[in-house]
Amino acid sequence: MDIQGLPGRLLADLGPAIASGEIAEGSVLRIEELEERFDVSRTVVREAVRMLESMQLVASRRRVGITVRPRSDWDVFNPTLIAWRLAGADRPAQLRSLGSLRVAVEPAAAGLAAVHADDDQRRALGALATEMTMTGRSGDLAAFLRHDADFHATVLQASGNEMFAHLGATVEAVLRGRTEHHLMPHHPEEYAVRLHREVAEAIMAGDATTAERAMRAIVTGALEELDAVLD
Amino acid sequence: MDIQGLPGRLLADLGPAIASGEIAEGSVLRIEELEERFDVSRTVVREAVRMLESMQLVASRRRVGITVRPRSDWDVFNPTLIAWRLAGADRPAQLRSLGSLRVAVEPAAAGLAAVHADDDQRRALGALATEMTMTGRSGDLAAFLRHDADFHATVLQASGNEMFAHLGATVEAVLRGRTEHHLMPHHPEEYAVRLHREVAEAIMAGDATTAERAMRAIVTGALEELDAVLD
DNA sequence: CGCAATGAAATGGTCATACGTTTTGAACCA
DNA sequence: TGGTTCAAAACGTATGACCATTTCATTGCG
Repeated sequence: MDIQGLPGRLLADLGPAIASGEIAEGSVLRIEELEERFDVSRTVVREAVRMLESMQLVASRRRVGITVRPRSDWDVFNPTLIAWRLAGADRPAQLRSLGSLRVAVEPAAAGLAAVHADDDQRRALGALATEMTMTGRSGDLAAFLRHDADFHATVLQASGNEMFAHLGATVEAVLRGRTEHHLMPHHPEEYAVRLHREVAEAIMAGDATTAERAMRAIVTGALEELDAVLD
Repeated sequence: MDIQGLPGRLLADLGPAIASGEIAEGSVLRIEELEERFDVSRTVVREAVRMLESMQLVASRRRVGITVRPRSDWDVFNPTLIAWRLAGADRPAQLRSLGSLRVAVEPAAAGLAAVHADDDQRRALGALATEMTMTGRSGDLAAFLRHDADFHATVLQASGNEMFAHLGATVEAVLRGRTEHHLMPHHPEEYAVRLHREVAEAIMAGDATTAERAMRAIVTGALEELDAVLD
């Protein structure tokens, strides 16, 4: 996922620093300064800056330098930026934002999936729900996470909407973060697992309303747990 | 919004060509070829390619060249890419995707706005609803569009979720496209205007449920109209 | 004293060229 | 036949020069 080469190194250093606020809005960087600081050529610095620019993190102006743009300008849907924020000081805020987004999108996606999913996808969802039941009971969090992420990604994919589908990776990042930071009960809630099963069965049956409602219960539940933990 | 300078020119040429499929998935470009074709230096080509790369439109590999990635890899939330697709052959598909996204997001945003909007925002929504009523009756489509876009942007902003807020610009692009391409009745539906008023009043009153329901009616209605027109 | 015109300095933008590095594939040899 | 070596192709990086724009200080005039 990460960009290769020297510009990638710059990016991996500057991006998180900006995303976390360590380099504040309005700060000014100069190409020459970055050349020296990272001991790379102008070419490399410029390419890295271009990438930051295309995420709307910075703007480059002659005779001024490279200025960090206000957060409100940032391209908050950029997956790379989301990853940086999830890894840094902004993690709580980012998780909340994504939580709300999930509440909005995933129920709709589940409803659409009930209509548009193909046979493979319906089968996969059924199988994943079963796996989740088993790994949930056994307490194998790593495996549970894998199946959970796959489940949601499959639903989003099956919605037939490319934009929803693309949120699969992001949702996975959220779920992984939740597990890695021990924000989950040690044994996933029986209740949540049952809801996943319900979503799967509704989608398999082509029942959009039920799929949507069950999925809404899942994601609102997740958001509530998140809010509870973040205090 | 557009990137400045020569790399911007390349981008404005290559990006839409890729987005429209004119340059197909799997196509291979070479830096040298682009240098000659656009009569610019390697530096410029590389910076433009970096930007395309950060949208996941292309991948650069040694000894191979710059290959156009499959559409499923594209960063479909990137505002620049969305603009390109709206302007090109992909317009119908992009409008449908965005329509579904609106159906998912805007009702949720309206519900949140009823809780989180500040006084200025509530006032602004009331005023905008009034404006829409008037310009809707008078048939001044340009003014109506402006107020409509502002209305939705304000709701998204007032939701307090930065990710929702960022969809304001995208929604505006959708609405503008709808007007410019004459996909709208000459006099905006009395019904739709009344729903906007209802959203505004619910948000002003702090009634999340009603705000959400009315907004859902607006966006599902818009999606149905869109589907009807796109056939 | 105030303000406009001017000019110089700072900084990003672009170019041309050279060379390093990785990857691919073909030639070659055991 | 199969593995190894080698060379060509393309991107990756570095350098140094110069251009273009913007800002700010200075100057000069009213």
